[in-house]
Amino acid sequence: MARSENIEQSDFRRQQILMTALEIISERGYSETRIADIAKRAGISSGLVMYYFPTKVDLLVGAVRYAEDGWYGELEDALADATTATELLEGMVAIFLIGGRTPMLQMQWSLWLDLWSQATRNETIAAVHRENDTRWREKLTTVIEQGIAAKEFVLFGTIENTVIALAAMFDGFAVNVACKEGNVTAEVAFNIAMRFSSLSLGFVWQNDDAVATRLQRYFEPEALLA
Amino acid sequence: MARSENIEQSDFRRQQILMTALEIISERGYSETRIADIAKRAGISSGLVMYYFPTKVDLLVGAVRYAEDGWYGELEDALADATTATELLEGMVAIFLIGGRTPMLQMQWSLWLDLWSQATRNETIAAVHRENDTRWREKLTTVIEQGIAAKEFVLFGTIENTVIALAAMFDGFAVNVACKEGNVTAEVAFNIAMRFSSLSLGFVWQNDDAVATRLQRYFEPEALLA
Amino acid sequence: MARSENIEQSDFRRQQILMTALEIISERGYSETRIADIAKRAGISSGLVMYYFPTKVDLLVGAVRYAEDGWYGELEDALADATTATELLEGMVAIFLIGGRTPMLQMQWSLWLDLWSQATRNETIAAVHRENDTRWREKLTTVIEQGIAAKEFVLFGTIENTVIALAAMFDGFAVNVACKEGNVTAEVAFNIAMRFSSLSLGFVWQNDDAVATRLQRYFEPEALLA
Amino acid sequence: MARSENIEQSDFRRQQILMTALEIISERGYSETRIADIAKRAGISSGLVMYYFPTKVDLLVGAVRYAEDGWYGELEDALADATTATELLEGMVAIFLIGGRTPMLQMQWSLWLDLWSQATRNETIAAVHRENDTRWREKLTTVIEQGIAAKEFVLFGTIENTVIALAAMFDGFAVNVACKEGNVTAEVAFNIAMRFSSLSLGFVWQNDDAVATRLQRYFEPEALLA
DNA sequence: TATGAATGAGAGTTCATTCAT
DNA sequence: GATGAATGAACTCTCATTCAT
Repeated sequence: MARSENIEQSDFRRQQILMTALEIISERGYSETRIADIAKRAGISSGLVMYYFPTKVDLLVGAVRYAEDGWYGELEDALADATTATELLEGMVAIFLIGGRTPMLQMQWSLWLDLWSQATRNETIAAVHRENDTRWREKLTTVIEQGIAAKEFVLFGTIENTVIALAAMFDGFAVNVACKEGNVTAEVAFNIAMRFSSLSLGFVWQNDDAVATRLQRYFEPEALLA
Repeated sequence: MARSENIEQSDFRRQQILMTALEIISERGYSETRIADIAKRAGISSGLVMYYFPTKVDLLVGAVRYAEDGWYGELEDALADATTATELLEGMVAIFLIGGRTPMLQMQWSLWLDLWSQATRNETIAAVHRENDTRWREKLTTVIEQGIAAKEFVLFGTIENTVIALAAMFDGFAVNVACKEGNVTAEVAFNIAMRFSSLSLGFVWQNDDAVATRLQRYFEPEALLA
Repeated sequence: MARSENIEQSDFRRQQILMTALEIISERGYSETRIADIAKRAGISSGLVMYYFPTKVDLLVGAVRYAEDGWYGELEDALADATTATELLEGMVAIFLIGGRTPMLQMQWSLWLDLWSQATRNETIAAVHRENDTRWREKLTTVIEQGIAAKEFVLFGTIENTVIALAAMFDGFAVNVACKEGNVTAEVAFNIAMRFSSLSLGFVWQNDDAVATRLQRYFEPEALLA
Repeated sequence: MARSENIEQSDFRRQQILMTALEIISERGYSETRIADIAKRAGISSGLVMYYFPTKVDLLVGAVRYAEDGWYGELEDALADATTATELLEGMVAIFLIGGRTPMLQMQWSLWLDLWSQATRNETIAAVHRENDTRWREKLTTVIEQGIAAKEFVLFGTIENTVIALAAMFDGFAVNVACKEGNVTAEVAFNIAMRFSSLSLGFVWQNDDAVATRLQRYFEPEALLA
C-alpha cells in the first residue's frame, strides 16, 4: 500500500471514530459514553479507538473540534445566499438555535453543555471551549462590522461589548433549547433573540413573511415559527 | 428520644449531607463526586448517605434545591437596602454574576453547568432546572413590573419576552464566568449585562461612583470593577 | 454486632486474603497473579480484595510480611529442642533450605525471588526486603554469639562480615533450590552450606547419623539426604 | 541484494533488537518492558521485533544469552593481565560484583534477578539459567584447578562442593548489591567475598595497596574500596 | 439510625500478537 | 524484510448500591 493510501486510510479511521463519538456523546452525554459503545457502533475494536485517541478526553476534544470545524465549514455554504448583514445575522442565529439542512448544522446542544461543564475543571477542554468562543465572536464581529459599514446597524456601545452581550444571550437561549424548557422552543428563542439583537444593533426586525421565506433556505417550513 | 428530636436529628443529617454534597459537587463536578467522599467529609458512613438519598441523582437534586433555596433566601436580605427597581435589578445581577457576602450567595456556577448538562438527558433533573428558571424569571418579572409602575423602565416588547431575553443573557454571561474566559471576568460581565439591560428596559445606567458605592453592600471593594 | 466482633471479622478477612494471595503468588508468581484469582479462590468478590488492599503492591507487601512473620514465629517452636549453637544453626539452615513441618515453614522460595526482582525497582518492596534481611541476619548473629560464648565457634573475621557472608551463601543456595538446578537439591545445598559454615565458624560438622536423627525434628525422613 | 548481505542485515537487526531489549529490561524489568518500547527505542516497528523474536519470552532468552556471551567474551580480555589463580579469581569476583570497563561488564543484576524469578516457573528460562550457571561454575572450576596445580590453593572439601558454595555466596552478594542494601555495597561485598573465598581455598588475601593497584585494571579508582 | 463490609458489573486502558500490504 | 493498523482478551481498579448487624 502506498504511503498516501496509508494516510488516507488513517484519516478515514480518525474521522469515522470522531463521527461515531460525536453521535454517541450527543445522544447520551460524555460521561455516559463508553469507549466500547463507540467501537461497537463503528464496527471496530475498542483497542483501535485507543490507538487513535489515547484517552477518553482526547476523544471529547477531537469530537468537539470536528463538530466545530464541520459547523463553520457548512455555515459558509448555508449563508451563501444571504447578502445584507441583517440577513447574515438572521441566518447565523437561526442555524445556531434551530439548525440547518445538514446533520452537522443540527447543532447538538447537549454536546456543548457537556463541554462547558467539563471546561470548568479541565484546562484542556477549557482551551477548546475558548477556541470555539473566539471563533464565534469573530464571526459575529465581522458581520456587525459589515452592517455598520453598510449603515444597516448602529451601535449603542463598543462593538466588543455588543458582541459579548449578544453571544451571551445566544448561549443562554441555547441552554433553554437544550434543556427543553417548554415555553422557549428553538423557534421562540430565535424570534426573541432577533428582536433583542435588533434593539442592540439599531435595526428594524420583525418576524413576517419575508423572514419566513428567507428562513426556508436553512430548514423546512414545518420547523418555522408561527 | 422524643419524636420531635428524631425529626430534628433527621433534618440535621439531611442538611449536613446536602451541604457537604454541595461543597464537593461544586469543587469537582457531579460525575467526579463519590458518595464515599461526601460521607468521609461529613464524617459519616456512605451507607447513611444512601439512607437519606437513595440514589446519587437524588443527592444532586437535593443539593441543587438546597443551594437554590439558600440563594433566594439570602438574596432577600442582601437586597434589603435596595429600593428602586434599578437598584434591585443591579443587585440581583451583581450577586448572580459576582456573588454576595455569604457562601450561599457565592453561586457555584460549575454546579449549574453540571445541572444543565445532566438536564438534557434526565427528566428529573430537567424538572429541577425548570423550577429554578421559573423562579428566577418570576423574580425578574416582579422587579421589572415594579420598574414600569415607577416609570423607571420602558419596554420595547412584551414583559415576558424581555425577561426571557435578559435571563438568557445573564445565563450566557454565567457560562463565560464559569469557564473563566480571560477577557470576560465576573466584573466585566456584570458591567456589560447592566448596560444592555438598560437598553432593553429604557433606563440610563453607567458604571460610576454611585454604582460602586451601592455595590459595596454586596461584596468587598476589591471585587469591584474599575 | 459488637465492635470487637467486627474487628475480629475484619482481621479474619485480612488474613484469609493474605493466605490466599501467598498461596497463589507462590504458585505462579506475582506478575502472573490476578486479583480476580485470589478473590475466586477465597470465595469473595475482587472488590473486597481491593477494599482491604488498595493496590496490588499492597497485597504483595502484605503477603510477604505475613509469610515472614509466620515463618519466624514457627521457627521458634521448631527449634525448641535445639540447645547448642551448632544445633540451632543446623536447624535454621535446614528449615531455611529444606522446610519445616508446617506449611509456613515450607518456605516458598519463588515468592522471595519475586520479591528480590521487584525490589530492584520498587522502593516500598525494597524496604520490605531489607526488613526481612535484617531480621535474618540478627537471628544468625544471635546464634553465632551464643556459639562463641559457648566456645563452640571461633571466628576468622568480624562477626558482622561472617554473618553477611553466610547469609549471602544461604541466599545463593536458595536460588539454586528455587530454580531447581538438578544437581543442587535442597538436601545437597543444606549439606554443603553446613560444611562451609563450619569452616567459617571453626567447628566440626559432618553429615552423620546424629545429624540425620536431629533433622527428623524438622521434616520427615524421606526428605533427608542420603 | 546478495544472500550474504541479507544474512548480515538479518544479524544486524537481531543484535540491534537484543541490545535494545537488554537495555530496557535492565532498566525497568522484564514484566515492565513493552515490545513497543523496544521497537521505539530501536527505531523500528513492533511488528519487526516480533518477526525476529516470535514471543516475548524469546526476547528475554535472547537478551540473557546475548548479555551472557558478551560478558564472558569481554571477561577474557579484561583478565588478560591476571596471571596467578588468585589474581584471576580476584578479577572475576571484582567484575562479577562491581563491574568492568565496558557496558557489557557492568552486569545488570536486575536482569539476573528477573531471570531467576521467571525461571522458577518457566522451563525454557530455567534452562537458560542453568546454562549460565554451569558456565560460571566451569570458569570457577578451571581457575581453582589452576590454583591447586600451582599450589596457591588448598581445598577443604571436593572441588565440586567448593565451587558450588563459592558460586552461591557470590550470587547471594549479588542480591545484596542489586537490592541496594545500604551496608552491603558492591565494594563491601567484593571485600567480604574475597576474604571468605580465601578461607575456603586456603590462601591469604587482604585488601591492601597491591589489590587496589590490580583492581585498577578493571574499573576506575573512585569505584574502589577504602 | 448508623455502620462498613460486601458486591458485581463494568470502566478505561494495556499490550502481545496477528496480518494485509 | 518491514510496517503499523487492528485485534481482543485481560487487567487493575472504581463505585453506586445493598444489607446484616
